[in-house]
Amino acid sequence: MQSQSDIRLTPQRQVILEELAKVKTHPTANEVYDMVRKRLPRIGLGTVYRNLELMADNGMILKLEVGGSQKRFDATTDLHYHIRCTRCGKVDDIELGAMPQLDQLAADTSDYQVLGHHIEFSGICKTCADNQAESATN
Amino acid sequence: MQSQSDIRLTPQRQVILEELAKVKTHPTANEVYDMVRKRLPRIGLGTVYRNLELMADNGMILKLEVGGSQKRFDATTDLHYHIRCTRCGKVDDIELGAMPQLDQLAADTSDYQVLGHHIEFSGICKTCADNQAESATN
DNA sequence: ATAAGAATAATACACATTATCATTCATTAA
DNA sequence: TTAATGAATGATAATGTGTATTATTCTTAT
Ligand SMILES: [Mn+2]
Ligand SMILES: [Mn+2]
Ligand SMILES: [Zn+2]
Ligand SMILES: [Zn+2]
Repeated sequence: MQSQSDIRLTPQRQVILEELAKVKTHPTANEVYDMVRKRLPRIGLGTVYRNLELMADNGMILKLEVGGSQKRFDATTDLHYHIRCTRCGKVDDIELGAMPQLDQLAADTSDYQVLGHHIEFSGICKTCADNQAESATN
Repeated sequence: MQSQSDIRLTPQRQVILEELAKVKTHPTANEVYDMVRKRLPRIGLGTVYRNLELMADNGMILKLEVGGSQKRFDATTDLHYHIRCTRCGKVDDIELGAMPQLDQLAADTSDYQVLGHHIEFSGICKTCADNQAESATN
């Protein structure tokens, strides 16, 4: 028996999922495309977009709408938070305990039906900070 | 005496700032353009984009990179949080006390130089919820 | 094997944002 | 006051991310 939201695991979808699960970098759709193309050279970019969107709708992966101009994807679906480097755009996980109770607080103080939340920190990553220090001493 | 980051308050910039301060709706650049055009019909869309970006860089306003395809702007620069309706895209403030101490926690658990954070809740706004209830009873 | 439906790949399209550049405006120094 | 300089603007072109379209290919059920 299959629930209505189960999707067929086509070869394309399988590879997209596997490649996404391999990395911790929160790649963009284009980056996933590049990763997947090494295994499926004939896959279309539209297929990658379409299926990332579909899997996100099904809760199989996370679509991160963080700062910057591109959406990013995450195979880890547990509630967790992110930090984005304002220099290079890199996104990393932040090992902070999740605070699901925030949703209730938000519901209490608004007339929205609250569905969830996300915390995005911003900062300078180690690499960019080091690069800056280096060029300052030149 | 002017600090280096002070910018000249051209008529265009003044009107953009005033119109943005008038609303609580977190308008997109295009929406700001429409508001401003009523007072300055000859202003260019590029000028609006350029100056919203500039003012955000100077800390005079906030650029909200929330979910959805367009960036939004906010004349209120105090640390506060937002909720976005996943149906209609509307963005409202959430009256939750700010938690600046989160930045320190994030700094402790990462090698980033943490600059700040933002919390974005998602949910269904009153209007969209009512519309849904209405069409369900048809 | 055949038919029906789902998914794919190629391509065209939409649209938000940025870049370019000639013109206009503001500021400064003769 | 005027001339020179640099900054800002407005018009327009260009870029890039993401979506829509559609003919073809693949699955599944009969
Ligand atoms: Mn993550
Ligand atoms: Mn706000
Ligand atoms: Zn970085
Ligand atoms: Zn709504």
